[in-house]
Amino acid sequence: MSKRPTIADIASQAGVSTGAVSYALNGRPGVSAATRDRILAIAKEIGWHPSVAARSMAGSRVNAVGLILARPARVLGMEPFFMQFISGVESVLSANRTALLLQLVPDHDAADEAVRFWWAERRIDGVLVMDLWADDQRPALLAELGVPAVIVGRPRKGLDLPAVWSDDAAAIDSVVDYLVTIGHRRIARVAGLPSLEHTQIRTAAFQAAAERHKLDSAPVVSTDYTWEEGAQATRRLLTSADRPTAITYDNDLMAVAALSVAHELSISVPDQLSIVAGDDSQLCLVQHPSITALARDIVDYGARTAQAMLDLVADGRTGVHQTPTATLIPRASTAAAP
Amino acid sequence: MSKRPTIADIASQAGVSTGAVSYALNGRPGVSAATRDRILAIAKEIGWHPSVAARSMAGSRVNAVGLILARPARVLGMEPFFMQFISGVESVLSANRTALLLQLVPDHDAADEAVRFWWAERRIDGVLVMDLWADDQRPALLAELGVPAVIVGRPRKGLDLPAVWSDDAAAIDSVVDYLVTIGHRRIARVAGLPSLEHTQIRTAAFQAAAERHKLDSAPVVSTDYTWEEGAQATRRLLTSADRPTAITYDNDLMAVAALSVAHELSISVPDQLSIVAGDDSQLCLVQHPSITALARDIVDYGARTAQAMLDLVADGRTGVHQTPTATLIPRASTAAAP
DNA sequence: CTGAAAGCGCTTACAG
DNA sequence: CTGAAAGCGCTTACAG
Repeated sequence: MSKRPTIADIASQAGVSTGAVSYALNGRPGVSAATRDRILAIAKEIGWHPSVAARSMAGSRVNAVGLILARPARVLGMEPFFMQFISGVESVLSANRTALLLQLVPDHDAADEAVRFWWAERRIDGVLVMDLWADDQRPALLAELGVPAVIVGRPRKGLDLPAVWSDDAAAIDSVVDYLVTIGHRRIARVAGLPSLEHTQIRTAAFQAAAERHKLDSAPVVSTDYTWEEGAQATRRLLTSADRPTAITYDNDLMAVAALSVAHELSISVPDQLSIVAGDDSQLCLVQHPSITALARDIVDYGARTAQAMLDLVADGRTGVHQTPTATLIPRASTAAAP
Repeated sequence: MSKRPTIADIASQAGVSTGAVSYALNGRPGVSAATRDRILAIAKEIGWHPSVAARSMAGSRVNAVGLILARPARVLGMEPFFMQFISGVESVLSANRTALLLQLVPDHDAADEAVRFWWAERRIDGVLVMDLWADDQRPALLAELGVPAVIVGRPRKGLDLPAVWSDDAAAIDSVVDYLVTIGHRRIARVAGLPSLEHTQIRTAAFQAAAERHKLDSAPVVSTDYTWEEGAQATRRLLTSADRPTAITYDNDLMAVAALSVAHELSISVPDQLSIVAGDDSQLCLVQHPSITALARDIVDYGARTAQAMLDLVADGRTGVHQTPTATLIPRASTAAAP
């Protein structure tokens, strides 16, 4: 509870003005090298840390970045993606002494309101925007408010926001190509939330690939990512007239649920049905059969996103960063078509 | 990008001093009801939001709470617990216009350093401390620094920190009682990280229950919560001379891995082996057989923790809050002993 | 290269 | 019940 050291303390010890201390501490011109070294030594010795509040008030950055997630808790909890992504974000932010403000909100309106508040209260230097949906208002809102933002997803036309993305369409192509190569002609897709932009990108890619390969059937069913809807979609597909011989899923929990449904219907995996998960996690490995999945380095994805954010707020650098495309890891849940 | 309104703007519009505005806005005595209403109306009309930085500098709270998680990303990602807990925390914090700072760190030293920085920079009003380990230095460090903190776990002796906890020992008792009731005499426990306090509490409870029921065997194996170690522990137990007829796990991922191992060893679940998961999530439902698990309302647990934090920083209220004990949900993975 | 001073937007004793 | 003023800890033109 002892009083925190301030630049005034450093200034008096060093026998200079607080202005000089500020220049020295921030590595700006205006002090001699000798003075700078002396100031830095004193700052370190007395354990000085900048007050974010004071810096913020003086108009400088607050060294904090916001991340708002608009998904229900039970879905977030079951998607290892988010924690891994956050972990990657954190690794870069904390190395740069920048805090992460996290907010989980129930819907889009709450997400917008959260950004407005954070910005109005000057809590953040910028926000990371993920899970974009079609006609998402957020990029426009952020531009209007003047909030620096990094888009996690496909770059927006007309807005000069930096974006970090991964080629989902190419990943989907690789899955369809693989299944076709081992003889499948009836392939289904169990998609995530249809309102999300990346769901739409994947569905479009899936349909284009089906067209290209002239598949016999290529139905798409939408879900909310929960195992219930994944299981229900699978049940519907497997009891339909034109039963698919392979199904791809937009996450791994639904692929696991599919294993259960196949078991329940006495359909053998992979002999009679091949299953592919759209995300890879330990879950896919623990099943029997283990599940073929699209894998990518999500921690790295988060780290790149955080770096793009820092580049943006530190020196206004924008740009589009493409991260490696997910690669297919074949496991025991896929085999030649029956 | 237009200039944000300040209390000076409100003051000039209302024809009063900024001091009066401050009193009115904070609901403190010093202004007449009429003036207060006028001020509040103007504030609302011009879209005023307090500057957290200014409030912080003036010595008031910053309306932010920190949460530091010291587990590897791949473990965090596979534990639905954390996101659900965070979601509960968030629901209470955001209703009180309080931000959550989240930091994921690799180890205990990094966790300590993170608290020091946050506090030194005046970024937070307090921290939530979870995953306490035996001889955890954090409560002492926090007391020394004077950081308000809420312990998620067993209350600490000698330190007057509020704690929110759940009776893990009673939950373990209920599991052992249940298994004994259906005839099991050789019950094993696959525990999480042995350094964590709640692991130790559970192990002690397990051993006491084994003693009480005079079990034939009650081995305990420690793991790091990953499916690899869970599978390895299971393999070791199932190939030992005194093979258990029931195994309880400290999370659900390991219980799922156990299903795989049993399958690999041609041991039928639940006929020859009963399996109980220490956490409940959708994962337990999606398996076949579905997994018997200890369930509790984790979102509520997070919410209560956040409330305890607000009570502490708002009016210094401390105290111990016990949350409901986890209850056993019997499913298809447990049956009478062979 | 350095010093003195204003200003960021609040809160809070202290007078009136 | 209200006003005037100091202070929180920085940054940044502006003089010297």
